[in-house]
Amino acid sequence: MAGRIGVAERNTTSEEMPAGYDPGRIEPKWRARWETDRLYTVDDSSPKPKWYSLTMYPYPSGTLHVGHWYAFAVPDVFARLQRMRGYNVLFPMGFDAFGLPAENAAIRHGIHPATWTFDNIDTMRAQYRQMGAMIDWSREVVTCTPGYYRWNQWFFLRMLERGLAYRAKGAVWWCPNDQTVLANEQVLEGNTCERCGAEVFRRDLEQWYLKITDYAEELLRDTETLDWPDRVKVMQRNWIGRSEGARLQFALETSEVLDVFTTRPETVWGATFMVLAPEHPAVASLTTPEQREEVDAYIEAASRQTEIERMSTDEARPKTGVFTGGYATNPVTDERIPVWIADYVLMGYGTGAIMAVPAHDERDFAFARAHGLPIRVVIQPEGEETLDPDTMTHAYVGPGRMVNSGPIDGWRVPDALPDVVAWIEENSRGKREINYRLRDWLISRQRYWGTPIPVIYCDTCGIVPVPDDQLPVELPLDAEFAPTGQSPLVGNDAFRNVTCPTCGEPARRETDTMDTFMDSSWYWFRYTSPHYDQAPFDVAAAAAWTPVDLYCGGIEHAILHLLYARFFTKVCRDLGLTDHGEPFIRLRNQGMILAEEGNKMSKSRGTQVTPDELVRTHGADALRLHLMYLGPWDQGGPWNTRGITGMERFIRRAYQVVQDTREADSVQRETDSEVENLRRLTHQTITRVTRDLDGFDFNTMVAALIEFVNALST
RNA sequence: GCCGGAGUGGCGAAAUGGCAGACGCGGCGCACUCAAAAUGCGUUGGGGCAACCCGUGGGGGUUCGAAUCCCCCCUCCGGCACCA
Repeated sequence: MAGRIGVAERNTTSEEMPAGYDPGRIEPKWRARWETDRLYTVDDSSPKPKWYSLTMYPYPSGTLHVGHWYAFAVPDVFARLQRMRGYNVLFPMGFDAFGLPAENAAIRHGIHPATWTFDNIDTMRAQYRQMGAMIDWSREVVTCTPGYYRWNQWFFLRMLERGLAYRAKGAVWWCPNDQTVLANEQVLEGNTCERCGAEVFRRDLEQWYLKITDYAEELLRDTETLDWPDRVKVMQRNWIGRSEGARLQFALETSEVLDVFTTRPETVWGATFMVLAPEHPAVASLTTPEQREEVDAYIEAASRQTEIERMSTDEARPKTGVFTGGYATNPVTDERIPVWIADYVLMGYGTGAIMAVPAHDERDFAFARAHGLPIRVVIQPEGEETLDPDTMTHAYVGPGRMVNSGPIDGWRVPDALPDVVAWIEENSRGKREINYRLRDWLISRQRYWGTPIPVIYCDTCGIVPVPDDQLPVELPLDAEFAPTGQSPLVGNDAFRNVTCPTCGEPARRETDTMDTFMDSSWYWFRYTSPHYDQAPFDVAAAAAWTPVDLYCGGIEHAILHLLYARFFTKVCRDLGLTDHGEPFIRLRNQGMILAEEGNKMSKSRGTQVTPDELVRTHGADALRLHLMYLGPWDQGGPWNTRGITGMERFIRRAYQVVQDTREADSVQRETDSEVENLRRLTHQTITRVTRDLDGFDFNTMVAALIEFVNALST
């Protein structure tokens, strides 16, 4: 049993082992060999079980930095593990190539967005190849090509047929800098644009929406089945924002009816006034001539101040508002109650109107106190002093017995809540309702570099979908794309002026383009049959590969992309294109690699670290190991150039161990106990490496290998 | 304010109830060199000549035993934030 373990047999290989470790020679040699051998071209007909390992495709912004390597080279290690375990592994790559930065670069440098984009892709593709990852480049997907985006249009038309795409007028977020509307998901804290940081504001525009709210319940429920980081699931649940309650009707003296949503329907006997959002459509007709001036001034101030007020996180922000002069009737007490407007009521949630129950809601309490409105207690905490509206300093939000509430007096809440709702429904005062914070997805963009929305406006036929056989509606390359507030395609007559597909009369083409999140909402399906031209993807190929087994990417997509992708998958299922409703079984987020001084890497400040030079000086393998070794992968952290030499030393030592063994006398004897110890260590290392890789603990996995090599080389 | 996550050597970190600091960077010493770099070998939590003592944000508790579990507090990071 004497002799070196495992590696000794390699002595018989005829190939000459070079003198020292030289990554500059080894890496290009093997990359070329892998390519000629098509080692990483995935075979669809393989009998092996499949493993779909996906990493979020990059935006072609210019050149790669080490953050891109962190995102791609590390998951590549896991993909390789699965390959070694006998899986047929798909690890594809593409570019998320439509979007605003291309247009901005075009405007700044006077270069066409297409040129800028494809040049960047060429550069980045070459950089990616240095990684030595097992990417199957034959499946590359580039979303700004007609062969890809025509299927965005196809999806849009299918949704239009099913009522999942619709056009509506409403207050939408507008970015004055990017000159386009934004989805709710793209508006950040303080009402700033997700892309450029400019302050955004509301505009009334007619836009295209996708009805993601139809899937709200399912999107919420299915988070429970996902192997995703908890914080991502929590963020999605909060975003969807489900609340159970009831919808109640309050008759107005204008003979209109005002709907409110409430999570506390039992407190309706304590509703002493109502509050509408300043933008609420009923405000105009409700307002009496005497109050008109004050109301108009408040509405004006509210629309102007929204951004500033939003940013003030002051909890004790004063509850401003004005009386409209109008009255409503409380549906259970039949009392006449005043209707106010206030900016603490948001048009974007519920119905944009509330019944105010000051005794049992902190905000309503503050408002009532500020404006001298009546407070009526309807829940009395048990075993405590009787609540007195005149001396209360806070709303009472706890449990208790109903008082001053007619037929439900004495009921104990919240236990009796279901009975209260039943009473309300039986007596036709309202009905049970579940409300979501999630809004429909606004997809219209008044920009050039995106997928044209495939509809035509005809004076006689109305909105006419472009027939499938006329797809793709190609984005003309000769457009004037400088932003004007209208879609750049408005001025492109050749594009815009068409004949109606239905009646043949002159008509106008839609000139808005789609949100680029459309592109990324189904791209992983496309990788399974990237050249297929009968449908977005070959259903059989998709069935063989999807759902994605492991999806890696940044936490910044926790709600936007990941929610849209889940929505699209459910739509694909309902269209019969796939049989599952969740696209990504397992999700892992990498942390962010910061610049060496701890701030975000920035091209303009010159703190961006490019992999090319590091590959030249230390080799791709040392760089990959170093990225794995920086710390826990989901944590990220500041880049550290010095540490890479340690990984280089490690590789050299490993290389030396193998070389020494080759050169040593194959019958070199060692004591049985030494061999025994090495064998034990070998198996312990296998166990550690396997466990750590499965847990995505790449840093400790590398440590185990270093210890092993250290033991072998002493 | 609410919901998460974290706090350990000079630095990145490891250890999830059983010898704290594995592994790496950096430092120090030695070898090689005229010399330096690179490389290799050794050493490296703090204090002490030593035996030994101290040490995982702070305070308390559970336990034979706590970085790890429980309670209170402090700090940092992330998310949400007038959601009716």
